[in-house]
Amino acid sequence: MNYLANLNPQQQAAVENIKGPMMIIAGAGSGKTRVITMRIAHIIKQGADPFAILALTFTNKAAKEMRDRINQIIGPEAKNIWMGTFHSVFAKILRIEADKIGYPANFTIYDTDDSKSLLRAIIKEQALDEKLYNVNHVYNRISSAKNNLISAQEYNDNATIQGDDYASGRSKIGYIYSIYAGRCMKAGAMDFDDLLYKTNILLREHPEVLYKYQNKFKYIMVDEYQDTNYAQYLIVKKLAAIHENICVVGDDAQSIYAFRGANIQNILNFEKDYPDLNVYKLEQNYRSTQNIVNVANGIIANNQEQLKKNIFSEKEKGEKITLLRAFSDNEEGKLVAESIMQDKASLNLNNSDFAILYRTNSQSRAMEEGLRKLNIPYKIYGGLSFYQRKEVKDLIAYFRLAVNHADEEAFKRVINYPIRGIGKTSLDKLIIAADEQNKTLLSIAETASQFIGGKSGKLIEEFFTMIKSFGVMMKSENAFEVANHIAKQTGLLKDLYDDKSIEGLSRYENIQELLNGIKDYTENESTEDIGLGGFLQDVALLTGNEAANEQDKDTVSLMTIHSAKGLEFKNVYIVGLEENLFPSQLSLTARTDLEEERRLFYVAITRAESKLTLSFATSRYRWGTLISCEPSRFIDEIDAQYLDPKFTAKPLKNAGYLDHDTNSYTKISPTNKPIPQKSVLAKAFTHQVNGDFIASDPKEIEIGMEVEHQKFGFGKVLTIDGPPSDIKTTILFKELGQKQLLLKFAKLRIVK
DNA sequence: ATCATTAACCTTTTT
DNA sequence: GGTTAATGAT
Repeated sequence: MNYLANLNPQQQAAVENIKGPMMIIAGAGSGKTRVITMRIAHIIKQGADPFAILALTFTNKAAKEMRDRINQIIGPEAKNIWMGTFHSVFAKILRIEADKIGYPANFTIYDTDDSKSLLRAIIKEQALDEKLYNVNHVYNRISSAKNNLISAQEYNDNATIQGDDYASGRSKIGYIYSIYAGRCMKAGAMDFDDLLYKTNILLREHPEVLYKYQNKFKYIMVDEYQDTNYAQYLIVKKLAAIHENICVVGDDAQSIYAFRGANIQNILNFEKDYPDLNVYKLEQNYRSTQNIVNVANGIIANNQEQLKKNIFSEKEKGEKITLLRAFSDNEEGKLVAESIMQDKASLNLNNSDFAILYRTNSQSRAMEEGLRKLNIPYKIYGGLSFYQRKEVKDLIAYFRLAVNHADEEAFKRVINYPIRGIGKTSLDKLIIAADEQNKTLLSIAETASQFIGGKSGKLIEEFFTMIKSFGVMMKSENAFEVANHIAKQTGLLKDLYDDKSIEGLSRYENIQELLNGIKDYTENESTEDIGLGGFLQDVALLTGNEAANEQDKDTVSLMTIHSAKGLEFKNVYIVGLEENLFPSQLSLTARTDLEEERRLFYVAITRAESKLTLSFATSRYRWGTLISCEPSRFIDEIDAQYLDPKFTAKPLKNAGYLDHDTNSYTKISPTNKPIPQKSVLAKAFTHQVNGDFIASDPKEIEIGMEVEHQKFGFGKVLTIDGPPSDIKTTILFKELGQKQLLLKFAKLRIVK
């Protein structure tokens, strides 16, 4: 097949130039993946060894898709390309070179939950204020330090960092960082950031290792380069230093991971590192209609920092953008579902042609309800993935402990699950003893009877023996045999089997699914290491989002905008376009953050092929309470000529409010004083009763109860007093504050 | 030690 | 609103 035939001149030039540093600025929908895959195929056809090609992506999904496509062009040799996410490729290299940085080759990878749990334990052990030393805050500080290659030592020695922590009253973060790093080391564990950080250390401290990989990787490609952080940038730069056959692909307009340390300057400044750089711009959008592309261009023009480019579409003008207005989050779900129903019928589309995109995962609920009521099948992507489910993590923790006896977080997770009578007190004793003797938790458990009397001590020793036996079994049996044995022997399988609730059943099924997955793993001929250790290495960096084995089902897709990056759909709904939600409240204080939100909106818009619908609600439940919302500033940034006028006749921002009783829109004349925020809130607040409202017996109502009132919503009973015939109650309503009511007329429903 | 009830936090986004 | 950690009862 002539793989160069269907490329436009810019694409073809980018594919055929395989030498020297180059950058491809690939606008949304410009055929980026095609160019990358063709280019790799081309490099191989020109005689390069697949083992000498390093291709880095951001998601497992992108890596898999690329490998499949290359496979179609050049055949099975494709599997020899070093291709994967930054994290998975460098985890692989770190395992090979582990001894050089003092780690075992079978090191554990701590996920975010493990890291935070360890931090929480350290903060507690150090008797620090858990509110002040908020785990998320501490985690983020350490994470960004690692992303910028700052060790614990350097963190503590750095005056600026110390000044910042001191100013925020958290001067001990550096100390926590040191302990955390030490504990990870002792547990033979690396967190996500370590995979990049330690790779840098490895390449810095061991020139011979650097040299080896510099020579090995004759061609390097990096996808989504705009999302790389400093640690990633430096790895790539070092590895490319000899051959300088480096090709980075990205789109500054789609940089949406700065919150994770991504540095957009990496792409904006790439030219400075490689003065003889060749730049290719892919500016033709093959995905979307002109209207959609024009709207996207208009939006992104509001950002200050960007590389110049002119994205255009030669497809038809297409439909204008529809704007839906709802008075609540639930109505928004309903409107979106109805709209999908209509378009499906009138445009003869499948469910899978539709996607609903939102800013935060919590918005999916209202959408789900709307779809369910109309019997539209849907699938949620992201959120809790398979590997994040409790039961799956529990079993995997046993695997981890069997493979790496030092793994502290895995030990804590399973020492008393299923319940075997080893409680908090015993665990605390173990932790103290392990710390004093500088041993791992499991090795302390071997002789637990020495300092824990009675039954507990014995039980802990039994636990040790069991884990040890798993370790022995692993040496001779394959992953499935061991995993199956562990699931049974630990009692985990039985514990779930005995739970006959619906959730219990699904948990049991999930474990079966995990075991089946391991069976597949051992039977797959391309698997190099069919032991449990090998399986764990593969599974540690899977997020589950790429487990799209149900692709054949015809469902509407629901996901966050972040996880929609790289995907495309015929009809796209972007919901929740409200101030403080999208753009997020947290982005409103800094220009750079707001610009990132705008790029996120840009990404969302450019997912659509033929029809784009935006929606917002004027009130929505957030943290369980109703708040009133203002339409997003991003809506104002859309040129009116691209909006469907029949949906936009009503005035938007600051121009009035929706009356919930009549569902009519009230305009505030300029001469009127603007309604203060509070009264808008009060006006906007009408309580929506869920289902039939049946008031509880007044006699059952007691102080402290949470009750629901048909109009005033939810509240807490503060007082009940007065003569028996005329009992009065004071209730603190969440929205409306304190109100006094006559108990016998109040019609209150007990919530709990 | 374990279960049940209560308080607190939460909401960005992911490898 | 929902989950998860801390308290209290058995």
